[in-house]
Amino acid sequence: MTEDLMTIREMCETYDVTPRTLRFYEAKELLFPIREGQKRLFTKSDRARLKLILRGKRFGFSLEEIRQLLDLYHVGDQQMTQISRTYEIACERLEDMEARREELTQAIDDLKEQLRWGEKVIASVKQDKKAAE
Amino acid sequence: MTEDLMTIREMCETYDVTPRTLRFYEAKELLFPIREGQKRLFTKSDRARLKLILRGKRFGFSLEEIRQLLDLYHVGDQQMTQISRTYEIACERLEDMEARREELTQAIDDLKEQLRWGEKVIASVKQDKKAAE
DNA sequence: CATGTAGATGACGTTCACGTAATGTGAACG
DNA sequence: CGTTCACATTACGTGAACGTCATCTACATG
Repeated sequence: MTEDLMTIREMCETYDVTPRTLRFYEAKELLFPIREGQKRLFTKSDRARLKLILRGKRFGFSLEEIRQLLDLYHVGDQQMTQISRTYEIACERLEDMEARREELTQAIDDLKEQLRWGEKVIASVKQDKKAAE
Repeated sequence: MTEDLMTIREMCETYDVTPRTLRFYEAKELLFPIREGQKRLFTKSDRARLKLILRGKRFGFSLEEIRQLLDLYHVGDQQMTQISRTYEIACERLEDMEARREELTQAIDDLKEQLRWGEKVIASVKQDKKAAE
């Protein structure tokens, strides 16, 4: 068993973050490690949340936005008042993300076209070189 | 014709940014408006670059990363030395972006599943209410 | 017991991406 | 001709997201 609990150092090595970062996320109420005396112990839930935090960051979400998203993913953690309101917000978020993917797809296509153009240029440069020899 | 040149104010309204932002981007060498006396005039190229800047930001790229990407998109603007090197970098970037899209797709699927779960909860809550009446 | 070693707690520093005055300037308008 | 715009520059301010440093505990180890 992984003991289901990890020290701050283990977390840092596993997810490649600094202790400062984990304490910062706790202060911002993104993580809720339990305390054994002074020390923090990170649960499975904390690890799931951290993965989502890091993922969110890669897509340019602010920590505050991520905190709200986390609340959506972990409704079960709290009382389920206003679930349907939460549900609506989640639907909107989903639309955001699908729009983002659309845009990203567009960007990828653009870049691919640019690359095809680049290939042609490279080819013609090689051609010129050959002709010049 | 749109005259192909836009004032800073027109740019701001078109792309919903502040003058400060455009000047900042110029200082960071992301944009290169031409000068008529003191005033900046933004070209078609500047507008294309700005669109890419705003898009990049939405995906969590830093301005410095975006600057490098812009250099890839606008090879034609400069001399074409080291085109093949540029081509390689662009290929790597493309892989980055496709990986990002994969991740985003995964996130979307996760959220969708969460939503289906939420629907079930809502349905059962409604059921409980009905039973309690 | 001295000495690490791992972690905790402030508190201040830093970088990025702009915001926000304060001040200046050239063209246009009444 | 004074004033109002629209734009410019210079410089300092700001919030987010940590980094860094000093200091303090608790525990293990030779």
